[in-house]
Amino acid sequence: MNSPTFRNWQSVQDEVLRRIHAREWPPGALIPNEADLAIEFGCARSTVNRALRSLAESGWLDRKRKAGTRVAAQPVAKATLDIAVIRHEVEEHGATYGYQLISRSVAVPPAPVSGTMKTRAQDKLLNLRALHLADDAAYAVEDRWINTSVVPDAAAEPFDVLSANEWLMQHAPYTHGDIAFSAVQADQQDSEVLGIAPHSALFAIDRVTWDNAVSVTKVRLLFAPGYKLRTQI
Amino acid sequence: MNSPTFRNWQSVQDEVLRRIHAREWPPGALIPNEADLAIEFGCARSTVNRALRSLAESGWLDRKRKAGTRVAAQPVAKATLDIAVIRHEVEEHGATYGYQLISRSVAVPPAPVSGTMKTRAQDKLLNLRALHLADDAAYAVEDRWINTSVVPDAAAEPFDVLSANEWLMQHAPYTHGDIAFSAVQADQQDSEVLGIAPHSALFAIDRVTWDNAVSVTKVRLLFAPGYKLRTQI
DNA sequence: AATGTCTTTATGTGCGTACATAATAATCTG
DNA sequence: CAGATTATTATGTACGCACATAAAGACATT
Repeated sequence: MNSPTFRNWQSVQDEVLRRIHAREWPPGALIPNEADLAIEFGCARSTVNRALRSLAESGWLDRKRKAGTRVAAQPVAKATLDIAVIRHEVEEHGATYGYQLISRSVAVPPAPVSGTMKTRAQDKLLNLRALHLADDAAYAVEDRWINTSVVPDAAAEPFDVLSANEWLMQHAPYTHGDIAFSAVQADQQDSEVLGIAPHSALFAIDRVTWDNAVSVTKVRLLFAPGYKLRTQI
Repeated sequence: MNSPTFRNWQSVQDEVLRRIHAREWPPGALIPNEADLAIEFGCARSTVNRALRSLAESGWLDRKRKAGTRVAAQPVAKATLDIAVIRHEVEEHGATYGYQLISRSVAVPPAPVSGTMKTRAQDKLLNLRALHLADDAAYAVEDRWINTSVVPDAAAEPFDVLSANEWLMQHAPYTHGDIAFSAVQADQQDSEVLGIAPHSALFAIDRVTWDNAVSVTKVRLLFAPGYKLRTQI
């Protein structure tokens, strides 16, 4: 019985994963170091490194210099969510996407909004309310605030056919964002817009995007009942 | 003005990100190839490759062989969620974790459960209902089904002090899992257990874990109102 | 014009070496 | 013996080269 050689990092990764799943290397166990594994697998250390680094990124391994590599005891499931443009999400389900602007105004936002966006309390922002449709059925209602001092061009945009979602992607640079998911009860207005029973449970996504230290936009999306956000570990 | 040299992949990554954010390379634009960037940055192509690969993984760039690398037009936000053990989640908020087993039985699961778990309709599974507490307040209610034919040891476990969550981590190998997030209305039983108003909107996490082709466990977690799942882009 | 083949090109990856770095273990020092 | 100092060690990364591979584009063929 001769051990096969593992010529690429993917096969090394597969073999390491197999050993973890088979409990040859149980949770918490220290695994051999890169150099030894390279000899065993018949490949270069850099190839082993690539495989182990990838496994560490997806949460299966914990690595520390000098201390070595061990199998994660509590594999903190790192689920990667793809927060796509809503239109793409709808079209991927094979449905026809529709968009309706409900209201557009320039106003001083409520305190919680200016608070999270870190704008001055008296600053006016552009507020949009819109409805996203899938096959003419309400899919999600959007409530958005745009910081026009950061994105001055937005003030001239009607947003009546192109959703702010997509316009901002193209025109507003951002460096990072915060996302929060929660469940909320539909209020009177939301249930009317979505055409659902009052007090229904709605899935909410709150997102704030930033250009370095200044906020670009804040959006709350409320999805019609039945919506599920899926992912894999 | 001489251009500085970028000696490590992180600084190359930072510089590329800077150009993307500054719109020197606008969304959709084709950026120079690795070899040219390596010359410009004064480093090896492999260093540029490492930086660009990393940016592609986090969604800022789209790469295709021969076609080249371009700035993602719709940066599909890849949010990485850390689905931790609930106890850790609670303790990280500085609260004291508590656990209560509500019920434990062996029963034939309802059809939707055996359906998603791909077990035979007549197969009995181990069912657990439990409550997770933070500082003596209800935090989440758990409804779990365990495939005892895959994890026979579970049949002998009382699960009265140690949550199935943590026991399974240590004893049940798994290869992958599916997760879904949604919003649901609390039913009579849930609202009693959580001590909340009936029909409240609850954040739900449904998770099925698999050992290759067979399901290990399916769990639904309903979180008390106010729960938010946060992440960053 | 439609189809199939070949060339070109940019990314993807492997290898071996070298050195950097963090963290532990061993040692020295007051 | 406590605390500071110095090895040791495993991971982290840079480099330069080589070749693999996917896919666009050019070209030839029908």
